[in-house]
Amino acid sequence: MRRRSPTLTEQELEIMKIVWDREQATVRDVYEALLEKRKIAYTTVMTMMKILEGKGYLKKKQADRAYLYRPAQPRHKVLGAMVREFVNRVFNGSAEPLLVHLVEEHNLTREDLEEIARLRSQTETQRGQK
Amino acid sequence: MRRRSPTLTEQELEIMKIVWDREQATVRDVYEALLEKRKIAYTTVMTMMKILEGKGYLKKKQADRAYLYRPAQPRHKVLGAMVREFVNRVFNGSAEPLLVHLVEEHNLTREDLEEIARLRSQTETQRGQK
DNA sequence: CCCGTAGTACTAATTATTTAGTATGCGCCG
DNA sequence: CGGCGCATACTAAATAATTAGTACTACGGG
Repeated sequence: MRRRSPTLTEQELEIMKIVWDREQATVRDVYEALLEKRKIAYTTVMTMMKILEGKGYLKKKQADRAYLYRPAQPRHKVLGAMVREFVNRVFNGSAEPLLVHLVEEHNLTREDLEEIARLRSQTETQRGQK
Repeated sequence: MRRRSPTLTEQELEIMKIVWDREQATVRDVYEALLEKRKIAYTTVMTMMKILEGKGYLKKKQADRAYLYRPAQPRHKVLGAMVREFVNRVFNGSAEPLLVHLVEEHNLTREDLEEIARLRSQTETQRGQK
């Protein structure tokens, strides 16, 4: 038996990105945004958004004629969970190897890293180590 | 139509990890390694390894009775591709947000970052910027 | 020499994911 | 006030991913 994805699947994520960007959206809003990238049916978007509601990623309320959907969870939290799942699945839970890949293959400069290191220091100072 | 995964799927990756670790492995080797984690049939492993061969991740040669499989691509290269695909899919191609998540949610210390920054500096010096 | 064991090839079934069609209802415009 | 446009609910089909069964072959031991 195949396991259900513990995080957002590819198409689910595409839709969530749109809703997060707009704070709220109808099926039609999302449908039109997706149409700019590729061919898709209105009812397909509806089905996916209903699934996302069922999974607890979206919540809806009746507004005027159509449902108005909003994120049920903040982007940062959800993407954080996706990062964690990825680190677990691909790197057996350790973040350092991923970091090395990022440095080597993506255009991360030494300045980027120092910037992040500074941010990290501040956080530690504010909250007292971790 | 659903797109075929451009990288390794979850179970494919599990098998590749085992083969990478051992440099080479028979179906039985992988089967027994997987058995320690979960119930799985021998033929399931065989099917998956044949798929991996078809996708160009494994190559086999006849050895004694059974095929001996070896990685056709180095671990580092394949995981790098997975990181890239993840960054594209989840963070629209920019690595910095992922880095921020790593710092915030995983136990990366300022020292880890400085270490990586040093490594990066050396690479730049050796190869002359990128 | 026959059998059991181990291996492979071939086939197939299950589940998740993704996509979309059909039926149905409601409000509004002409 | 009747049809049209837009929305939803329900249904279903296609593809990918995962799992495993069955048939067949070769080899080595008794």
